[in-house]
Amino acid sequence: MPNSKRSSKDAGRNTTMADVAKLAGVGKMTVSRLLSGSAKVSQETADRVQRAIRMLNYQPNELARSLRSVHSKTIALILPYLYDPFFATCAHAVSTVATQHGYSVLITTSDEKTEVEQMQASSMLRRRIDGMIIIPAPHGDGYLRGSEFSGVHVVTLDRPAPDSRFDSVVVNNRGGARAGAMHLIEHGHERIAFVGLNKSLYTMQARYAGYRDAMVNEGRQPGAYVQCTSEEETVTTVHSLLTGSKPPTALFAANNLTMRYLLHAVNVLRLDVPGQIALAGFDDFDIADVLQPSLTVVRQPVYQVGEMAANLLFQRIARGEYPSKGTRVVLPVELVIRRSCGCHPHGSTILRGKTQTVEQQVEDQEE
Amino acid sequence: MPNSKRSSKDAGRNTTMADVAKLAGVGKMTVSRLLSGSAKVSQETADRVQRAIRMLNYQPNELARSLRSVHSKTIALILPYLYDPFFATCAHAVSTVATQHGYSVLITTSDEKTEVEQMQASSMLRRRIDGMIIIPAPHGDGYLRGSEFSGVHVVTLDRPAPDSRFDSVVVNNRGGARAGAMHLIEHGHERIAFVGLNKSLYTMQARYAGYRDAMVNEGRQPGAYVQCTSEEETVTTVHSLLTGSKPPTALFAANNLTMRYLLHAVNVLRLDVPGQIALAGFDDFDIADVLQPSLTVVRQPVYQVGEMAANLLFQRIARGEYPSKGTRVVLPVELVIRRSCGCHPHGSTILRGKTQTVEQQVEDQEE
DNA sequence: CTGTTAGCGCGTTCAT
DNA sequence: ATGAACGCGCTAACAG
Repeated sequence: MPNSKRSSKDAGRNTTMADVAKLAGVGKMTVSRLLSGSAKVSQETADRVQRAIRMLNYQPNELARSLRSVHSKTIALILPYLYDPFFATCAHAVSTVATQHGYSVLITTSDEKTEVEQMQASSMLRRRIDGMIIIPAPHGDGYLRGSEFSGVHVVTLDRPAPDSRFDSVVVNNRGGARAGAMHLIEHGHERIAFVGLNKSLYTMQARYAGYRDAMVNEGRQPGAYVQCTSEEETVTTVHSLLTGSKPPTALFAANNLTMRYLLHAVNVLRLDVPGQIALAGFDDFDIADVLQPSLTVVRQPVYQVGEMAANLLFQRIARGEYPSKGTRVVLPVELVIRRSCGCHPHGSTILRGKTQTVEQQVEDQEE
Repeated sequence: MPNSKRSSKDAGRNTTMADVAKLAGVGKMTVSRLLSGSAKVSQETADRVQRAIRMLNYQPNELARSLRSVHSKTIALILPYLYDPFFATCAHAVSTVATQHGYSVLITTSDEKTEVEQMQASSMLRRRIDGMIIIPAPHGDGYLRGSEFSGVHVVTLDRPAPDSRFDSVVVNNRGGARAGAMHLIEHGHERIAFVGLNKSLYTMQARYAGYRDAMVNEGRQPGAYVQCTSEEETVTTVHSLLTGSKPPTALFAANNLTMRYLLHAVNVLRLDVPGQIALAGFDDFDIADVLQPSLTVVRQPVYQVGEMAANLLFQRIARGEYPSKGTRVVLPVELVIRRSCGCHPHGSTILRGKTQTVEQQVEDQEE
């Protein structure tokens, strides 16, 4: 009983290059050459082959092609979450650039867990991807130093590469946070609290460092790192902060999630912004400008981060070399001044930074 | 000059199953069987093979595996944008379920363009994916009826399948919009405007239909479909709406993007919500509850939509059948009552619907 | 329990 | 300009 599972009149088996060749009365190689354009084919036979291809609705099998050739025309993308708008936008950029290069993207999420990330990376390797873009989970990304990864191109995103031979694209976290904190200081605030997520994240550390820079430079006493991991916790934390001995008069949120927690807390505690407490944060988001008051934030070039990472990866793939020193690109951020800091702009004022490209150092962590 | 491009001491060539077999002194099949567990291998030889695998750091080539076997263990996911939080969350769900099933996900974006979607789908087919999940762009998804797609499992998401043989997962758009509009009517509003994006989107049409249901049922005159495609345009549109002859006293936003446009307009025009104008919309989002006033919305089970679609796909793949009638799952939505409609709840009140599973009809568009 | 043979669909190599 | 053989790495089918 042949083809018992196939309901239609479909051949049951996919049509192959041999089928096309037979119908056109030529050898497989003529078909192959015509498709890849690797050699000349006479006009006449070309036409015959083209007709055969259309008649049989032939589709080349990319799997077989990949197995035979060196490139699989596929890259991997591993990121913590897809529902985070920052990561999702990076993913969109990567996907777009990949399509432009004729590449497919295998995507997967790590949930910020190193073990998951490592397993996913290995899985991708077994699929013979030509390169991978990773937003590495904190700690233990040392697995990338393993010899399995010596034959694959790797670019990291948002966070630096664990091995100096890889490229990475980050934003100027420290400078941006410094500028944000500076702006609050210029409004006359003496005590500013820095509120962040999980301290082990690279971006949190870098931004806290920038905040400290500003405070120290201006002769203020930097506050401790205030960690908030949920809406409820943040309400309590902010409350005790404000009823403590030296209450802050301004808060700096390390990213958009903490900003949301702060907004919730500020609502629950019925605090006037910026009257009772001023607000600024890192990472712009869609409705930051329609909130009352509109939010002053440090804006990252989100799409460009993903785009740049993808471009770096395809450059490497094209060159086919595995240099021992990678490139670290630091993208500039903008301070978008709106009203939550105490300013009264009509729209918003934007202050820009500039791009820096530095050769990857063994360890140039901003700590 | 061998391996001129490889800088390290890496073998240059990937180690293959034959290498392992040779080192362990067995045939390739023994290695294959051990890895797939398809047949018993004696403890002794198993150990020898395991050691050889570790020594050589052998990684099976999934590409070759896919070429030989029927399944590629890969599915495709095609969606309009990745930076839309709704789509991104669906993608996250799909990716998660796929991982649970040992599958990889090839992802790509269509930019809501049929031609792009079609090209991407064909590209995926050439990569011999086992199934695909699509959020189809409006119009012309008829290409899925082509015979190339008769040998692949397809599930659509957020929008119904163009061919009744495919499965699809949508939410109760019409019922949700009806409930949202009804709630505004219960607040005593006589004239309510419906504001949406591109009218050709399935969800926009279904939600507009629900809005009409409510208006007609309650003896109100339904307004025309108000289309808004940018912040600026929305300001103008809302302004002329409110200065017209019969100005609405409430607005219903068809999705989170239009809601953002409306919020912007309401800010620019300095309108009090819900005093001068009441607001409600379709699709909940992260900070809808920390806005002032908090937003009354119809909430979709976003993650579940993606999860359900992926589960349907894997069910199909597991059964290996191509039934002529697909299943349409309609997921329930919730009305989340907050303050922008005129209510004064302390937190928020939630009204739930229930899931419906119906056999796919040839045409049961909700129009 | 284990090995051998024969492809999966394609492209490289060498021949014509 | 075109074709025949071989092999990429793996597994299904059949031995033993």
